[in-house]
Amino acid sequence: MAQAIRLHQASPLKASCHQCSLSNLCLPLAVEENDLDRLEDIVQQGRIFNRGEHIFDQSTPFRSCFAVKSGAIKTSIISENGEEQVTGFFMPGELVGLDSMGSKNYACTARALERTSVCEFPIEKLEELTGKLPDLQHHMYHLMSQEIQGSHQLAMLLSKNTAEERIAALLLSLSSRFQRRRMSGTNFSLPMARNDIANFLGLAVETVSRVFTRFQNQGIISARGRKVELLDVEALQTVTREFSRQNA
Amino acid sequence: MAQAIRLHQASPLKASCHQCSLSNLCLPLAVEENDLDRLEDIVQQGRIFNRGEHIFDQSTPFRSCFAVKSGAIKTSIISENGEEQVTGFFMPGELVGLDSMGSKNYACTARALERTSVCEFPIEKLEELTGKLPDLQHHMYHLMSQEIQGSHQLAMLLSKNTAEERIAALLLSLSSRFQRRRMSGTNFSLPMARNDIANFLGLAVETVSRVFTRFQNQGIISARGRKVELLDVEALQTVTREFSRQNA
DNA sequence: GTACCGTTTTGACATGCATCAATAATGGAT
DNA sequence: ATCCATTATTGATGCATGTCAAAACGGTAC
Repeated sequence: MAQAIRLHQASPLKASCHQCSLSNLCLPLAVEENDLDRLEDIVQQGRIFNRGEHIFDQSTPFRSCFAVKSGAIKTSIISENGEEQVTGFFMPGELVGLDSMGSKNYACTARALERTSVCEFPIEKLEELTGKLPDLQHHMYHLMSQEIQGSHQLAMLLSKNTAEERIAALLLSLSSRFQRRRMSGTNFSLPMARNDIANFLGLAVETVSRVFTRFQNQGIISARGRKVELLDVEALQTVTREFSRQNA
Repeated sequence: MAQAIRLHQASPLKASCHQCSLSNLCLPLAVEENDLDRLEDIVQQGRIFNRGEHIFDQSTPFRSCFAVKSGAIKTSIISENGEEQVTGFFMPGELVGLDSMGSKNYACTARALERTSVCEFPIEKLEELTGKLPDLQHHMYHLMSQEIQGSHQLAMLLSKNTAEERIAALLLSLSSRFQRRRMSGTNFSLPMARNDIANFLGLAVETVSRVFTRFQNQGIISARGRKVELLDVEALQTVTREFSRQNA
């Protein structure tokens, strides 16, 4: 289906990295204009997933990294005893699958939180290309180290911060990631359920809910379901004592 | 000083990756026997740090990754408000600094927990070499993704597990890492203070201490200061519901 | 050997958050 | 528009762990 489309419009899709509005967030950021064709040669465009569909599954053979074009993805790991841990939310321009690089199988499961389109980077081709383009390799290292850092920030958040601080941090993180895409940083709709937020932040759903209403009563935010408006960003930043950086 | 020694014994040190007992844990693992010389060309041997000395500091220019030869290193990040978060413990054969790859500055601070010797990999040379040796590049990706995974496991541990489970997990992790080096996995001495354990696991020092004595009363371990003996590994594994993998 | 300082242990108490339970709202399907 | 299932909210209660305080221990310098 998506395949058929791809064959159809071979030419316009071929040029897509050049004209993609997200290229300044994604892999193309790394390469020279004239190397961009090499990257486009290996990228598979236009795969679309509906809400809840798996992009890939933990412990299946690792084939590709995926860049989010639109929509949102959550990744999670399942432990032996079946407990799920949400490890990250990925917004447009962000790369999913870095935690599986160099491994035989995917280290986590990725599913679409809403209707989501992605670009696919087959891993053998990507590794081959990064061997040829030092800038691209450097950028891969950068993205991966960013993910390590984000993960450490998350660990810090989990071990040292209160429920309010954690949620404020997440809201601010999402805000800045929306802003990067030239979207409103104060008025957006959460791609994930309360449940996912709770799991990601190491809280109970009830606590997340309570903090949302508390923030609302304080006039810091206005929330109705997944629609959120940040009314007092200053106050949120005050609540969050750290965790200023983007997180994975 | 170390420099002087290096000049002195140029020849034996040059061959060190070949004969290093840790090579099966470290970077040399990735490369063919005949490529090993290339790696040895860039590695600087024999730097030694005393307990408490900084190997590198957060926010200073990122120059090198370091492999632990002997001793132990802890890494930590300092947040804006001055709080410290221990992000990892590194034992012989493990690579420190991956969270700074592709960045201008070090993302964390690394200090020696005891007298520690390291090999240094200057980053420009390392990146250059990984561009030439696909196996080495692949191994770098693997190590970095392992660190992401370890960090996610830690996040899971912090958000879903009790104090007892966290400490059991850490003890088992250390145990298996000692065993890899052909040392006793049941009788070892902790390289880090209770304080570092507490910080790493997101607990108060007092809680760590209490759990240690509780484990002791149950006959699971025997601890005296930093000397630990695991008396009942089975029991520890039962306590730990997950977190089986090595962690960073 | 002794004195000192940092580390570890132990105890008493307070609290933030999980848990259990029930109601309310939301949204997709018919 | 109505219904059902999922998701979100709100309330009451208990517990694990943090915090404060003080004592015991261990290593190091003199």
